[in-house]
Amino acid sequence: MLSAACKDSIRAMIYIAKLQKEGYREKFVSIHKIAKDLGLSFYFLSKNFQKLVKAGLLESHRGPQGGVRLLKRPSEIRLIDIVEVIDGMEFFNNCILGFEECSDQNPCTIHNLWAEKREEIYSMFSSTTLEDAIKNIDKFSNVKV
Amino acid sequence: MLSAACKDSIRAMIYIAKLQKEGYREKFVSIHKIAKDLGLSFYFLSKNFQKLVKAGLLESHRGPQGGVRLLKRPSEIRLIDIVEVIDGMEFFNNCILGFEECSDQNPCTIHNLWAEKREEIYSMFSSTTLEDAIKNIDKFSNVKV
DNA sequence: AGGATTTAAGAGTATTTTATCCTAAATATA
DNA sequence: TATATTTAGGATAAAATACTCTTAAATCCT
Ligand code: FES
Ligand code: FES
Repeated sequence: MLSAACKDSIRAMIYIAKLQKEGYREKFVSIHKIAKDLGLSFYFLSKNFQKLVKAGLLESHRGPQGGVRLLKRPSEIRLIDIVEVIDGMEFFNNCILGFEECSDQNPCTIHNLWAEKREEIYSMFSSTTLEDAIKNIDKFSNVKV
Repeated sequence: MLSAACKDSIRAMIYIAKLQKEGYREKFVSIHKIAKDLGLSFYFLSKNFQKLVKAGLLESHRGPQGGVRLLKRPSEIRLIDIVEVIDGMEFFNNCILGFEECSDQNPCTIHNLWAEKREEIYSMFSSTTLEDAIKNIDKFSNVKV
């Protein structure tokens, strides 16, 4: 469902938010460090981050002490924002059976069932923020980041 | 979420079920006809069907008047059965953030949220049969197959 | 100013998925 | 039995995705 690029990006964003307690306008975190700490490819991650920077979710800074930092508070960045930038909204707009159009007016044989579930997934991603994810780290003792 | 191969296969299975009103042990339907009627690639579809035949969801027959037909009643073939054969169960077993393990004992930061939604998607696919899909064709006037 | 650090950008490579093609095998029917 | 029809399976090609590398630009620090 999520591309590898999107999975990496979400993990990284959560990690940045976790480092920046209050969440933004703090020290820049180097992409190299993030990739190393999370076991991700530096090359792949820095490439994907370029989109998040362009989209205004991250601010980047070059040179020593450079890196990236959030442009909003963790409570203001939703998972769906990241998904939209990296993967786009195709998943939430397209027919699950591959038809060109997907709407109540032009449904496929399982549209009525799928559209409902899909809406719930959308709700989940749009109601969950980086702050919510961080809270789970404390809430559950054994969460992996 | 579903691969192109899986989307094609589900549509095709629903179409076969629709042709075979009572559902199985009827005339074979040629793959060529199915592909033509649904606007799918004959080559791609026949390749994917090989898996469904091996898995026992379809029976195939070569030669004139040959083709494929269902091995069970449409009410006995669930969408999840097709998904499992074509795409596998990775979607329902793997962590949405890409971690190796996914379980309540070893959760990622959004496992608690995602596992619930994923379970509902699984329920949808495992409680919907080819017969249910066909019924929607009659139930809603404008359904595309 | 000069060197070190760090992201940006784009080109390049690898892998996976999707799609096509070709030949063989099975089989109905004329 | 000969022929046309139809799937099986292996091989190949094309496209999409994932990943890497190289060079450039910005910026800090001495
Ligand atoms: S038309 Fe198929 S899911 Fe909406
Ligand atoms: S561990 Fe990530 S979804 Fe289960």
